Formats: sequence, structure tokens, C-alpha cells
Amino acid sequence: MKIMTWNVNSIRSRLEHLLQVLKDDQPDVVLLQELKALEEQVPIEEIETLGYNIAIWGQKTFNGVAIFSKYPLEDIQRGIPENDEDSQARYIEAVTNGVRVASVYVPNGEAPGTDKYAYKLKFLDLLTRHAQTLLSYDEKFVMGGDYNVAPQDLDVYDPKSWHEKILCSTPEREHLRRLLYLGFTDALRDLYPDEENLYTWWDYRGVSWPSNKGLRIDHLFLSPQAADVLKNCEVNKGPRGWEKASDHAPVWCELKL
DNA sequence: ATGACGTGAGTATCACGA
Repeated sequence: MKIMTWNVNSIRSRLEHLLQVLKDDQPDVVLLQELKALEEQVPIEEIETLGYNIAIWGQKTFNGVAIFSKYPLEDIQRGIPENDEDSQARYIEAVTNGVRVASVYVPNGEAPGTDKYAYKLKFLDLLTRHAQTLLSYDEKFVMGGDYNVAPQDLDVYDPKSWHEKILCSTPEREHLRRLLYLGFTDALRDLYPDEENLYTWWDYRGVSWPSNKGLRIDHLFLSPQAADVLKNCEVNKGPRGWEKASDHAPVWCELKL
């Protein structure tokens, strides 16, 4: 079973790219972030034509997450449970083909010290608490998405210039590590522990993409039961080079069920 | 460098992202 995560930066602007990626890569499950659309604004017919069931938590203008699957989607949860105050569409979860999956869009955080940064850390705390519950189920669980945190300097093209900057600062890395150390496996880093230049996001500005100045901030976190059957994990850099690209590349992993 | 570039909202710029 192939599971892909991708921050599309507007599903309406990226529809043709999305359809092409679905045709080229044939993922069984797709975890999307930053739809920037309400559910009724998402053009679902063309996606359904490719054989996907769809669950969406949309929002006007900002955020928005979705799960597509070639298998039925059960137990759909919109938002992190027991987080009533969170009105931003940043989390959706479902069970499909016996695997629990979640699509996560962690807040950007703007800069350390800001209100948005505090909100980011709080979101990571709430996500960690919920993930702990899900891990207690002892099932195959894949939590993928745009975490907006580069876990280590190895995940950053120029660690000195990013030192204590947003996406790389110590508190957010500690929060991400606390989540990961509940028992998740970072699928890509597990298979390529020392690989440099392994990135998932490149700034639209300047020469970031052509000179591969990127960060690895999109991740697939696997429960132990999922990690036991992990066969492959790759960044698909192709779509980042297309005209009118998202600034994120899709990342996929393959589980041998 | 309060920069750059892209998207949505709305129709001139601004909020937001990373």
C-alpha cells in the first residue's frame, strides 16, 4: 500500500498537477494539506474518476486537509479530538484498508516569540497527546503531513543561516521530537539515515529550487506496526519543477501489508 | 533586508505562508 503526503498550496490552483501525480504515482492513499478551500469548492469529480474515496476538512482561504483512498474511508475524524477551541482545519484522520492514517498541517509559526509560534507549540502538544492515544491501539498508523519543522540540521541546506529561525528553532524541534519519540518512525530518515540534500520544500523566491536550497519539513511518521512493514519511502521532486508548482514536493512510503 | 514569490480575496493592496 502506497501512502503519499503533499502540501499542494491550493487544491484549485494545483488540480492539474494533483491529477497528474495521482496518475503517475498511483498512490493508494493521499494525505493533502493547504487546500485553501471549503469542501464544496474542491473539484471532487475528477478525483473520484481516478478511483478515490474522499474525506475533506476544508476552510475558506486558509489551511484545509484531505484524505483520498482507493479503499473505503471509515471512522473519519475532523480536527484533533478534545480540541474544541481549534477552529483551523489542520487535522483529519480515517481508517482505510485496516490502516489508520492522518493528514496533519502544523502551523507555520511565523517566528519564535510571536503568538503564532506559541500556537504552533500548543498544536504540537495537542497532536502529541492525541497521537499517544492512537499509538496505544497497537495498530498500523501513518501520520503524514506538513509538520513545518526540520528535525535536524541534516534536514536544512544551510543550517547556519537557519539557526534558531522558524522551522528550525530548538523549542519546535523539541516538541516534534517529543511526538516522534512516543514510538513513531520517521520513514524517510529511517531508510536514509545520513543522506544529505533530502528536502521536501523549497522557497518560491530566488534560486532556492534550481540550486536545491531546501528543507525537509514534510514527514511520514509510522507507528511500530506500520514501521515493521515499511518497504520504501521517497521524495518525488518532479512536480516541484513543473510550471506553477507547489513549493512542497510529494513524499510517499510503501507498506507491505 | 519589514526583501524576494505565490495564493486568495477582491479589484488595490493586504494577510499569510515558510
